[in-house]
Amino acid sequence: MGRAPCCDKANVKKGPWSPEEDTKLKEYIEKYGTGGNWIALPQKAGLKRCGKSCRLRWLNYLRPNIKHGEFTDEEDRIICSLFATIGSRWSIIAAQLPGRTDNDIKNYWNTKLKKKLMAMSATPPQSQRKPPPFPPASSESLFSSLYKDCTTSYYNITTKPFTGFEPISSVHQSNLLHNTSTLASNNPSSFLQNPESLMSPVYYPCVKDNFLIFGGETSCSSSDGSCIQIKQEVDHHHMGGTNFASSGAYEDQTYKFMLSYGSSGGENVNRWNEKVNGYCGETQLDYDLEDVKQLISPSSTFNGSINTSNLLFIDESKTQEKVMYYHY
DNA sequence: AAACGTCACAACCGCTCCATT
DNA sequence: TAATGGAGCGGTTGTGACGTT
Repeated sequence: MGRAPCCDKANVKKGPWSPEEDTKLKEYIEKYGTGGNWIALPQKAGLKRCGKSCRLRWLNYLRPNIKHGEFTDEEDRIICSLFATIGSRWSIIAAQLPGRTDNDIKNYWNTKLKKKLMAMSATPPQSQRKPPPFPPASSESLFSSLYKDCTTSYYNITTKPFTGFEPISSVHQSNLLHNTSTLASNNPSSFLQNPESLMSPVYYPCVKDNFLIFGGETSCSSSDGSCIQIKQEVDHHHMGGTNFASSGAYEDQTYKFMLSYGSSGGENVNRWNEKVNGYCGETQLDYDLEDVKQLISPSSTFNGSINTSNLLFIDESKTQEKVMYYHY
């Protein structure tokens, strides 16, 4: 059974808002508030608009303290850092930039910032550019640099409940030297400023049934399906029995990545599967995010050197926001 | 000056999440 | 426990402004 439409599409106005409509909406909300019900609001306010449209108009344009105009360098930096960290979670990124809306940031990223970053560096020679993605940048892209950049022999993985972010400035950097997992979960952007602070306990991925399992079974409650399992199917023909993580030779490896998340009843809610080197080709790879990560990484180069920056991963669950961060 | 292309931004669409019943 | 519906989110599209030929 399909969902009922949120409004009568035939009787709602679409397209740009007129000044009169803006005034009506603004005055109504300032007088009565939204009442927590956007669907009913347009009728009460005398607007022939969909409730969702009203909400968007208010949040992105009419709301007080909305900042329009040029983004500052500092804002650029924050956006880039967070994008490389959490991907296109525009609402979360917007939460770090007072006065900016997610839509604003999204547009700014797509139209300007991405190009600006790309322009900062020439495209490297193909042979040096990047290893096969791990996992595919096109899906849950954050994980990809885990593989790309990982040339040391271990990962550190912890999971913590994700409760939200604090303003960057509110976290004293010295605190990052302690209790890093808590801080990272509260404020992933903060530890970007101090990546060295995350050098602490090491958890080795366990190898089981030809899969590297990050996080391990002990940290993952399979019964509630709330965990992420990142599995690397090890191709022993290509790996030659060497430690996967310690190998810097990507080109000849054949691997398959599987993300299983929220599995319930044998069916994954979210998942990506990837094979490379012509084995599968299910996923069209997109390297844009990888390029961006390279560009904004303070230690990065395009010449194949080891990148020791830290990465933070947030799982796709919004019911149990978790932060998984890896450093190596 | 007109035609065409590109860019930036506002708005829409469709999906997921989650509270309520 | 399942169904329902509103809120919120991210991706995409539409359109006007601007630049180039």
